[in-house]
Formats: sequence, C-alpha cells, structure tokens
Amino acid sequence: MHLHIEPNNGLAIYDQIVRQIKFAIAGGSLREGELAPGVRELARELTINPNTVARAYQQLQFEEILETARGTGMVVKKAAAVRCRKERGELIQERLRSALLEAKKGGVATDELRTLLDKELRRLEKEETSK
Amino acid sequence: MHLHIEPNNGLAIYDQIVRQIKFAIAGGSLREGELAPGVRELARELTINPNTVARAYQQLQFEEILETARGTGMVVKKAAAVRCRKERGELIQERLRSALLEAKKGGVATDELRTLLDKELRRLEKEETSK
Amino acid sequence: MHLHIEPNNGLAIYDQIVRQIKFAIAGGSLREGELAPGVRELARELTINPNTVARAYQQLQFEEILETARGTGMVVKKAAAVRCRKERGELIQERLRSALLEAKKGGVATDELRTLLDKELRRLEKEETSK
Amino acid sequence: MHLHIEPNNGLAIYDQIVRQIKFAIAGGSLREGELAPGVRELARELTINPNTVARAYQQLQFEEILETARGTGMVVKKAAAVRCRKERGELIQERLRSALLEAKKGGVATDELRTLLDKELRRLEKEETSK
DNA sequence: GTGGTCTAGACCACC
DNA sequence: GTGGTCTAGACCACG
Repeated sequence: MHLHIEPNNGLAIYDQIVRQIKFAIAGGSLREGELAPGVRELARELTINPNTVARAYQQLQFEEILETARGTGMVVKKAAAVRCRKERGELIQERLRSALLEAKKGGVATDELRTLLDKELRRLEKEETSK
Repeated sequence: MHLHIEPNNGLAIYDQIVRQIKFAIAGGSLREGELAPGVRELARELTINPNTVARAYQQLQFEEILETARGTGMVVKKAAAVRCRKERGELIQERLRSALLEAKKGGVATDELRTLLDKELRRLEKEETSK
Repeated sequence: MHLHIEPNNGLAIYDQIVRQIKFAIAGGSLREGELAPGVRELARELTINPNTVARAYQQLQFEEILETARGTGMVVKKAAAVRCRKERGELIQERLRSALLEAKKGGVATDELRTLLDKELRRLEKEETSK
Repeated sequence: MHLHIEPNNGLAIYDQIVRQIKFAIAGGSLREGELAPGVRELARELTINPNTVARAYQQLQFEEILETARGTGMVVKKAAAVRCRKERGELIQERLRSALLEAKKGGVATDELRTLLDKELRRLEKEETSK
C-alpha cells in the first residue's frame, strides 16, 4: 500500500487519504480484517500532521470502512471491499466528469479534449512501465 | 457569457470565477476592451456574495487580465486574450492530469479509463447537441 | 516588529500593512524563514478587523514575500529581503516625490521647502533620541 | 492657473482639485472676486467627470473659499486668500511630514533621507528651469 | 450606477 | 492555535 499526497490539487489532504484508503481496499492491497497503517507512521511517511491522518480515519470509521481495534489500531471492516469497489468507480468518475465539464464549458472542443486526454494517458502508461 | 458555479467541486468559488472569466476571454465571448459583468450583477446571477466576486476580480486585476475603469466597471486589458488562451490549456490540463493520476494510482487500468472517458465525452457531446 | 496605522493618511489600511511588513523585512526586524505576526494577533494590536490584515497578507503572498505554512502562520519567503530592500527605496521615494511635486506646484519655493524639510527632519531626530 | 491631477498618488481626485484651487488662491493666480474655472471646462481639461469637479467645488463652497454667483459660476470669496495662504503651509507640511514619518519608521536613516530629498529637490529645480 | 475598502462574524482544513 | 473562504452590510470615490 502506497499513498501519495498532492497539496493544492483541489482536494483536502484528509480527503485524499480517505479516497486512497478506499482505493487500496477496493484494489485488494488492503484486505478486510487487516490493520490500516498507524496514524503516526502514515503521518511521518506523508510528512503531514498526525491529526490530519486521524481526521481521515475518523471519517472512514464514520463511513463504516474501518473500525477501531482496541490497542491495535484501525481494522478494515467486513464487507468494506464491496462498498469500496462500488465507490471507487463513482469517486473517480465524478472527479473526471467535473474536470471534463469545466474544460467543455471553458470552450475546449471534444476532439481537442480527446487528443489531450490521450496524451496524458500515454504519459501515465510510460511512467508506469519505466518504474 | 454565462458562468456556472459548483459548490464543493474542490475549487473555491472565487477561483471558479477567476478561471471561467479567463476561459471566457480565451474563447472570445469576452473581448479585450469590453466590460466584465458588474460585481453586484454577477453576484446576483450566481446567488453569491458580491465580496466573493470582488475578490475574484481583484485577483484578475492583479494578474493584469482586468483593469478598473473608475465608476464604469472592470475592463478586459489589452493582450489578455493571448495570456488567457495559454493559461486555459494549462489550467485544464493540470486538473485532468491530477484526476487521471489519482484514477491510475487508485487501480483503474488504462483501458478501463479510456472507456470511461469515452463514455463521459459522448455524454457531454449529447448534452451539448440536445441544448 | 512594531506596526503603526494612521487612518486617513491617503493609503488604505491594508496597504499600510503591506508596506510596513515590507519595511520590516527590508530592515531586518523580520527575517526570512520567520513567522509574520498572526492575523488575529495583528488585528487585535492595531484594533482593526482580521479580514483587513488577511487581505494585506494575501497580497504579500501574491507578491511572493510571504508564504502560508498550513496551520502555522505566514512565513517570510527566501530572497524576500533583497526584493523588499529594493522596493522600500522605491515606495518611499515615490511618496516623497509626489508630496514635493505638489508643494512645488503649489507655489512653495525650493529654498522654503528646504527649510521646511530641515525643520521636520530635526523634529523627527529629536523624537527619536528622546524615546 | 494650471491644475494637474495624478491618479493614485494617495489623494482622491476631488481632494487634489480642492488643494490646488486653494494653492492657486494662496499664490495669487486666482484672486478674490475672480471666477473659478467652469465645472465642465475644468472637467474636460483634466479629462475627469464633471461630477468630480462639482464635488470639489462643493467642498470649497462649504469651506467658504468659493461662493456661487448665480448664472455665472463660482467666485472666490473675500478674505479667502488669507485663509488659503495659511492652509497651504499646513496642507503641504502635513503631507510631507506623513511621508517622512513613514520613511523614518521604515528604517531609513535621517542622513539617507536628507540625501534622497536633496536629489529630488534638485530634479524638481531642473525640470522647472528647463521648461 | 460602478468598484474599493472596511467591519463583523461564521465555518473549514490543518498543526 | 493557524490561515482560507464566505456572507452580510456599510460607506466612499468616481461616472
């Protein structure tokens, strides 16, 4: 499991964590019953404040994705994977849709957008294979 | 010229205005030398506070896109269109890139993404033609 | 670091803050990497509204003099001191020049002006030493 | 009589007019009993709005420097010259003093200030003789 | 009518 | 605690 925070990408830091934890569960790199990364550990890794991580976990707990295991940390709840997989599609689609809508309203033609997207996708693919 | 604000899309309201004014200038629906919509008028139209619009205009003034004409309103500066066209590409690309990156890191395969994007683009096209 | 606001000296309050923060950085009483006075703290000290201070800081951020440190405050950016020293000269000169020009056009002879200025400078010196 | 407006020198336009009319009366280029320049005429000359000139004249009327002469315009009142001469010194001194104070508080040494002022005064003298 | 400035007070994200 | 954003409502200079 590897999280990556981008400051100023529009999403609040705690929200980026929430989303990425969900994605990790959806993708199977974090399984039901497993321990989520410790608050302090994750905070150090991402060089952010532990309170921010705690706030993200609190949100995940509220959404019944994680639950506290006394003295151990936060554990992925049963049936979380199904919900996360469903949500993943929605969250990603929603964000892409919002960006595309702005571009469209901003006067970029659909064909231009297609070209632009293709370029970005290729770049992402390259970065991936080169790693 | 028609602006549209989405609360909670991650961007601050004043920033959405800044971007959309730039897009309008880039797209030619707001031309150099023309008056931008009045502060109060735009605030009424978007049902937001005039101060929020004023803040957006203030930033556009600082970026030398608009200039104040005492007692008249905000006028689009000379040479603003060129800069806005350049910026439009950057702003849109940046946002799409960030969304695509998250999707990719979230475990969506490139092919899946392509399909998803295609669906969205088609939907946008339809909405456009149906209007 | 001690700021002093004069209402009705022609300059907007937020502008007086902007200038004086620049002067403080230029003069070394506020150093690169240090925290600027907090928004609420400064507002209380000057008995003005926090929003007015925030506006000044926002402009200083735009001019790359300060940068926000999340949850910490506003930090003086690297290389700010050099720029502030340069600007200090310009800002002060500009204002003096404008005042002198008016005096001259208003019919005060250069010699009279010289005497008047000398008197003022002496008075300023005295006030300083008496403190 | 020749007025000169500088936008953004800190003083409001109408205030610049008020001051310069007073200076003109103090200096004798506008005498008691004479007609002040017409509102429309002065507005055209300075390329500003007649309302702004009117506001300045209204202020001068309030201060009993000018009085309306039905159907003719605004006339310099009796005894205005004495008061204007007195005020001229105060107005100019006040403005210089404020600028010097800011410079001093901004950390400019008195000697530096002296040098700077001397340079400006010489420049003003030159401009005058070269005209 | 226009924008510019200021006040007052609120909620949010982050440390 | 910090700054960032938004609302509400006021007064001013200018056209």
